[in-house]
Amino acid sequence: MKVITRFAPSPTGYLHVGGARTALFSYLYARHHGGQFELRIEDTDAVRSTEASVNAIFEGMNWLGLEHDSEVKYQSKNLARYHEVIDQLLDKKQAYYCDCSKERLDKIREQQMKNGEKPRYDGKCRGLGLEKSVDSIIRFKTPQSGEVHFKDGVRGDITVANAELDDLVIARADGMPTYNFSVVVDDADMGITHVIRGDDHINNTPRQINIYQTLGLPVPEFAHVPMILGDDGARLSKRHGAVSVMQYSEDGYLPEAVLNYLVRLGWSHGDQELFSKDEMVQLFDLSGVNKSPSAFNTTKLKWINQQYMQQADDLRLVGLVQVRLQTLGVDLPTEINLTQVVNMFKERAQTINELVDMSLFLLQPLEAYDEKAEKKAFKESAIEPLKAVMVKCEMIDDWVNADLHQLIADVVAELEVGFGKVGMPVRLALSGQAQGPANDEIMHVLGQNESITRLDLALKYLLQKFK
RNA sequence: GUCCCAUUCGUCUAGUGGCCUAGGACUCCGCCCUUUCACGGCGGCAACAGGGGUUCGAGUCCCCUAUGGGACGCCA
Repeated sequence: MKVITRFAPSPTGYLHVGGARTALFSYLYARHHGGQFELRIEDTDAVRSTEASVNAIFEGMNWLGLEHDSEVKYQSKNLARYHEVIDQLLDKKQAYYCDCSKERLDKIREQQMKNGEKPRYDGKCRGLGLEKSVDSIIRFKTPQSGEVHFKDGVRGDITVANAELDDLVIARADGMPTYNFSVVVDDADMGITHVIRGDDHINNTPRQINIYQTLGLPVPEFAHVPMILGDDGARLSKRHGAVSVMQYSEDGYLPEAVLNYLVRLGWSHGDQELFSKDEMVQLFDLSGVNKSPSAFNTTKLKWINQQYMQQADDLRLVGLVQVRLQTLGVDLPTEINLTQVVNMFKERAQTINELVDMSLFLLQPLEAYDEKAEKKAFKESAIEPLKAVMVKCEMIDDWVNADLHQLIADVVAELEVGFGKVGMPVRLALSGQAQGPANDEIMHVLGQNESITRLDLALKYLLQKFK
């Protein structure tokens, strides 16, 4: 049997990391079994669904590379089909009109809670044989006895007594079908064989199975993956910072790193931490999925991102850096070679944005020297080494091929001082910072003119200071 | 309140009855490499929620308790 899975978000916001991970698992399961992965937009709630959200979901899926196989299905465009099935149910007396007011419903719920019962519809209209009226809704006749059992792909056996369930609403007063009903019709119509979704749906599953069975439809396999918690162990929400997948794009993460982080959240394959997408497809299995929720840890995501940045193609990183520079409004000096810059920082930075921040001192004029570093490195004794390095720099004809490391070493030898006595002031003069890449690398990136300019500037600054 | 579910280092996790004096990864700390920082290498700290069973033997199976989560909508 061909495996067909789907991701079925409701377009009420951006694609968040929890949804993305569910989509990823669903995607991997399908690909692993050589099946299909589909996308369905659950927009039966006309009030909350927006087109912007639909686009945000596409954008996120696209960025992560979770491509679906068939055309996207919209529930809002499938209304006729739902009504067809609802009529079928009505004809067979497996569903009925109900005109109970919301006030009455609220009242019985309240009363039931007070009595220590599980709040549910009392079935008042079930046997009344009511006709359709202006504000009547349609309820599904849930079996009143027996139990529903299913074997969840990650949770194992789950059994719920039908007595715990009630007659759920399948069509609203305005005729719109509700989630628990439309999801069954669509999953069946689309031939979905494996429903992989968030475990907030676990309690809905028995209701849905009842609908499948009443309709005489084959029941798919279910797998409910646990949700994702924030760093603090609470349910992931906006206050945890980035929960939107695209926010990670803006923050300078690589999509394959986010994917890798997500797949390891709740799933593992022995001790392996890093997975290419192909490896994920090859190794993913529901049996490796954990039952308990996991907390999202940005620190580890950053580490993974760094691993991928170290491996990434330089040209690609250059492209991303350019985009970032553009959004920051930084103009690139013509003499700067971005590939060199990327090479210099790709092992130091954990994100593209960090890389750009770190390299800004190369791309823009120095505005100030780091205060602490200045106290340590810009002493009067720094004047001589700086001058010596500058003089040597001025004498170089072929800067690109010059051994600048040797140049500094020569100064160290000539002045008979420790490497730090020369290296630290030079670094500060060139970068304004106490730490960073090697001085010779910085000078190569900066070019001869700019290097000398910065050394000269520092020298003048020091001469002024110790006049 | 009722029902469903979960619980291994701070976090992500390995573990499917003996290989577990519980392994890996992130973080943190130390050492090495190094003109600084980072990368890298080596080492260290740190966990089976608690209590009862079952068994020759339990992190692994069962029960109870605690804690956490989810569901109980004319939301999905």
